[in-house]
Amino acid sequence: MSVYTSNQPRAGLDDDKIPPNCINNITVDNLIFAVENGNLKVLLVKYSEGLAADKWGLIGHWVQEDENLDSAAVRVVKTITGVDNLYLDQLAAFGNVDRYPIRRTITVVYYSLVRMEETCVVPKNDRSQCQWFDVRKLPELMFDHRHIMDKGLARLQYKVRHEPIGFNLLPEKFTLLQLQEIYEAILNKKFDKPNFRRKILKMNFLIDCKEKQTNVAHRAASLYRFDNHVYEKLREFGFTFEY
Amino acid sequence: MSVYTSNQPRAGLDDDKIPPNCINNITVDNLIFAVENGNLKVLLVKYSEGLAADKWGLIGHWVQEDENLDSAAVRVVKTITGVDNLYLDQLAAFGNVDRYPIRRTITVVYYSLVRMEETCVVPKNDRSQCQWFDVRKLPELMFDHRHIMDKGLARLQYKVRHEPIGFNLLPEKFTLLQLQEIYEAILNKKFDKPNFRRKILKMNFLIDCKEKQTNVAHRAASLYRFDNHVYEKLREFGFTFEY
DNA sequence: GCAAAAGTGTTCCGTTTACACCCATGG
DNA sequence: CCATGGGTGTAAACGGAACACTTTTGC
Repeated sequence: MSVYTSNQPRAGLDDDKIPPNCINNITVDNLIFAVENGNLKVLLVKYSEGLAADKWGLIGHWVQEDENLDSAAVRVVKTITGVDNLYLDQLAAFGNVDRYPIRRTITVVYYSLVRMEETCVVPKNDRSQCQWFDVRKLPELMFDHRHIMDKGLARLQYKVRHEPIGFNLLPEKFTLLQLQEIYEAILNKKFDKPNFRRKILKMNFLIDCKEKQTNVAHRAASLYRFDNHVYEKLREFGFTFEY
Repeated sequence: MSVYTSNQPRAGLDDDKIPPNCINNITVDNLIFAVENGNLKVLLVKYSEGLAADKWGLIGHWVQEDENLDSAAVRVVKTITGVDNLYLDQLAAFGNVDRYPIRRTITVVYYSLVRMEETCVVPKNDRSQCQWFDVRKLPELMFDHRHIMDKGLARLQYKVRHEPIGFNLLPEKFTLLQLQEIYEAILNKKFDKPNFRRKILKMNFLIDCKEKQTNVAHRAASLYRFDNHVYEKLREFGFTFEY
């Protein structure tokens, strides 16, 4: 009997649970990040049976014979969160001989950024559950997932300082303070508001929507959106973005 | 008949050439960099038979059942160059469905820095040869190796600006101008000598050997060596090195 | 008016850049 | 004495950090 269903990537983690169309020694795992109330969160899964029962871990699955690694990562994230159009980047491959107890398994790890309000995490069932965790208050993780998490956090902190990826965590239109809170959540430090404004605006990645917030108990802030055109232009020629 | 011998990683590239103790769908490939006369070089291999006959490619091999990914990369580099104590870091995994013609193969790519004068590249034989190429004048590469090379160069350029890794390409004792030439070779741009000196020295990664060059037709330069102790200290607490 | 956040202005200070200039050595 | 690279000094420009201050909105 297999506990695998289309809704539960790597549901049981045991050797006989690998779906027949999958490569039996390659998985993808995902660090799925979101920000909620100024805190950086990561989505973890726990299985009630199998190898790592009752430990939390990254959301992953076996790679199918006919899909690219990136596609596998997108598939897994979409299956669990419902999010389709997401920011996704490869972290690294992890493949130490003893990282996975049953058999030699290499995992290619991706990290992705999702807007929490767009996610629709698949509900708990009797075999697995998913839950958002504050990245500074993580439970014990299965296998080498703690090591992977540390590498992933470091990479995310690097990325956000060198490419304008923060907007992937926000609604399409956002205020500068919201963006600042994203940076503060990821980098785990505070910034000076006036200086943050100037620095971000000088980079020219933001377009003023010419709209204001409404129904706020203070002066309404301008709404901005990310200028993908300018970003692609700069990508093409290589650029230096540094927060 | 297999053309594999211990001296020739992935000698033939054909399906029946995979050694029995290796995982048949995972390889490591290596971007082996060195600097010669102020030019950044990369070591490539060409096979006279098999799938990619007469095209140049990265130096790789199948991963053995009983070795970590890192160990496999070290093994391959040592086999080809004789270099043991090298700088080695993972670039990424590449695993598109169609990247390798015969069968689905995922490659985990590493990049390493070697001092060219310490290398002893295995000699040409009738089935393969290795050669150093200037990274700005590369031949056509097999499979997806051009794509991998571009990613690897970008990573190396990032790395050298954020961690003091340049000394891995130099003898133990070196002059500041030699170090500057490493930076110029990797980043493909010129720096102002006085400013480079000050910037590097201020970072405190270098120890003055209190020795001078000899037999040079100009004022003898001071020799420096890399201070691994200071580097590890800073690693521990997280640091910002930026060239 | 008050609280809260938006948004502007300004000062200070360290860093970067550009370049002038002197020093040591071999031929 | 000249060519070559080693090495120091410095002035101007730039950019980040800190913080005072004004503006707008809902209650």
